[in-house]
Amino acid sequence: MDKERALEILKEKGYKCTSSREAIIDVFIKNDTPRKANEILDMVSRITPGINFSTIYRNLDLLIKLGIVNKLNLEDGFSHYELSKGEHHHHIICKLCGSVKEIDLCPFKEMEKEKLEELGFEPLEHKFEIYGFCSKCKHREN
Amino acid sequence: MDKERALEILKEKGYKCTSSREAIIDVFIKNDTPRKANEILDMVSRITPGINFSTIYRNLDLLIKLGIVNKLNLEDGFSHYELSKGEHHHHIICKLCGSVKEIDLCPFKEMEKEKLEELGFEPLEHKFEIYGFCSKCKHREN
DNA sequence: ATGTAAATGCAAATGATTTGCAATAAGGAA
DNA sequence: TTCCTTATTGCAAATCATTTGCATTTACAT
Repeated sequence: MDKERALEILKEKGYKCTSSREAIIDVFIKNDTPRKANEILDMVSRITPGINFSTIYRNLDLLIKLGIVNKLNLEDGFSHYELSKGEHHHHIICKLCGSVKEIDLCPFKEMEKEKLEELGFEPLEHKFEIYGFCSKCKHREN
Repeated sequence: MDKERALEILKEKGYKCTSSREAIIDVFIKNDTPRKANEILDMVSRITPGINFSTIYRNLDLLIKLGIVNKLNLEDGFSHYELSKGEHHHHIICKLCGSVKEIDLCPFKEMEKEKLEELGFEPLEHKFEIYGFCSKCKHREN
């Protein structure tokens, strides 16, 4: 998802391309890693000073609804937001520094799905999160 | 995890076997599906009337720390708590009724882990959640 | 039975997120 | 460009799950 496409989607659906929205999208473009709402506020504030939390949240909700952004609920209890990628992916999360990285492997396709069928469950989406130590943190023992 | 084992762990680690703790464990034993804190309060209240939310939360945290209970952060934004099972498992979550069921298949062991190695990431735990329609909900279109 | 520390209840604090409402800005029409 | 309409924003207050401080109570070892 690039900026042009994001703005195009907004326009298509009848939403205005406001400076806040553009700033939020810019911040996502510059950040390849999922961010919390307060981090997004901080970064957007540098572009659009005075922007309010309610604007951030309202626009994040909108961008999620439009499929431009998606939201992760990680173990830390916060919502993390990232730009939607074309490619399906999952995440590895460091238990020490909290960093979140994408991995483009997906275990769902390799998985034996008979159990879901037995239960009559119709899968639509799935999340796979791996928690552990990232390369920077795995040698410091604390 | 059965009740005797849970109480044993409490004792071993020097925590008291209070009536609240016993009631919370009882509720978990009777419920094979993950529950939210307010549901746990409701159910425990029937056994121990007057029990307070802070007692629920404090004890859930303790039981988590002792490995008796574990906590899921699902897409609905709430924490869900379940009794720790010996067997490793994951969850299927219905997007309509919100029901959560365990599945005992794990895609991690089948997964090619080279990408994690490339990134120098040391995996410790992982979560796999499948969202979709459960057998009861998949035929009602709303 | 008693003493002591741990556990609980209560009420207030916290912190992320949401909402109502009045002021402002985007973007189409004149 | 200017004007108009409606969506969007800022602000402050409300929500709602969860946490915390403190005085009281309880578990359980002596």
